[in-house]
Amino acid sequence: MTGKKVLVVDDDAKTVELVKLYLNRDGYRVITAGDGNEALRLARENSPDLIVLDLMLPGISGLEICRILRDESDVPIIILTALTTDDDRLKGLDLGADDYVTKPFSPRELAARVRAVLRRLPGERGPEKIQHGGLIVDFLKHEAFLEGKPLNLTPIEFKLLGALVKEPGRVFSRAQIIDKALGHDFNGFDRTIDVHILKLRRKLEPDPHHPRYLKTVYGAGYKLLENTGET
Amino acid sequence: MTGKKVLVVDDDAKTVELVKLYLNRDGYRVITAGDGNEALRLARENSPDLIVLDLMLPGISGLEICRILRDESDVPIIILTALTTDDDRLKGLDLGADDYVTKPFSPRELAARVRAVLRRLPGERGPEKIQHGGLIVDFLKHEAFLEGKPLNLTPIEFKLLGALVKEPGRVFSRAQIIDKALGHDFNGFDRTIDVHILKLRRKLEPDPHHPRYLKTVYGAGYKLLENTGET
DNA sequence: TCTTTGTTTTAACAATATCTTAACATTTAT
DNA sequence: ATAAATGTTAAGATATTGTTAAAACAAAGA
Repeated sequence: MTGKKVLVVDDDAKTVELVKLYLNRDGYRVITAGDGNEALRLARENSPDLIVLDLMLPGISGLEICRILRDESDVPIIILTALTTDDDRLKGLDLGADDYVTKPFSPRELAARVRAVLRRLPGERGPEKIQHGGLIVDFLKHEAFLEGKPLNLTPIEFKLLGALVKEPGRVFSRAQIIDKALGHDFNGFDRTIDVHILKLRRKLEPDPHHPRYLKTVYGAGYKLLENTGET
Repeated sequence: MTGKKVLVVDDDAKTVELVKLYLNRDGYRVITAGDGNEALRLARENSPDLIVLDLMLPGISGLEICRILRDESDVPIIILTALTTDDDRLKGLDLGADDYVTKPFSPRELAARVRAVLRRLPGERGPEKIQHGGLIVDFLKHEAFLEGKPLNLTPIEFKLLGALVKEPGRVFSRAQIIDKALGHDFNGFDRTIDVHILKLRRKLEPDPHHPRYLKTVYGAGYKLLENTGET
């Protein structure tokens, strides 16, 4: 399931269930929290892709949570609030919320906003093309070349090579590779990386058994050689 | 400071401050106006690189200002509006606005749109006609041709092809296609794009099962091939 | 207004492509 | 030599995309 993870925070169980129902229907994975502390804990443990946050919470206030979360990550936040004065709205947006919905709300509308925010945010940054020796990785075109010849990479192979080529010479542990290339929501086995490396080598090494680009560092991980020249 | 100059026009001081805060954070120099006359004056005196313009203004209306500014220069304009009927939105874009954001809005999103508009700035207003290999897309006449033969495209198909042909070779995710071709108020499913792609292929590919123009990039999205040549 | 017509969206299923895992083989360091 | 780490293989599990048809929607004309 490709579904993004959404954390829904509200002290009213009925509201939570309703929202969950609609978001599930849209293919999102939903985790829920009923108070501020739980919300913070779940946010930290699960690194959701988006948070729907009620402002009126027992314990820590929603605004406070919003502020804390904003400090810790860039996760998009949609505020749920019964308060309707401009003041409160702006306070929320000022704290970095991405949208807000006032109670009483239509779950359909909330679902639409969730979709909209998730669609918009994955934004820019990072170079769009890297050349390293005879290797070219073009992120915009989603193509990679070696000595002018196109490499036919699968999504993961592409991401993996992309991560390595951003810091040639640096050794990446399997865990780091998973982090940089596959994202936090990957939950698989370390050694899966080995297989992807193997496949990559087959595609870009002249002699896969004696890698010239993609070196193994025994006990540490893998690296892309910085000096692209000969042995 | 290399920062581009942005003029923000809104009668609500809080909104102005909020926007200013976010734009400053992005390294832009921000000047502000609270009504239409001031906006026109500042625009003429400071020739900003971009204008964020609220439609609801005391004095001259935002639409009127948009029209006047458009007559006087090519400065990009992003419209801020609480109006949500299609009519008003289209009126704005008709007058030459480059993008619009509906209130209530997320300052983060606005900032992102400012970046987006300024990024494609040197590329001005976009050509009114693009030829790419045997493909011609005429935005003025709203017509497209392949090898001289007219393609009978529906509105969405036309927009979709138009978005792709502006950057041949570049891969667009479904979300990006939605943003570029359908507008950010589209509230539909990602996979709707697949169907439009399918229909497009049927109209412009000699053999839709082996696309020569409209390629799928597994796990990433779709692209228009840059080299339009033979097999 | 009510049809009619064409378009867009969605849901379901089929066809592919890719990923993960587990098992076993090989290499490396000590 | 042996234990630990990495290489390799291949099959089952997952994910992604292609395709179809019907429902929802919108535009245009009677």
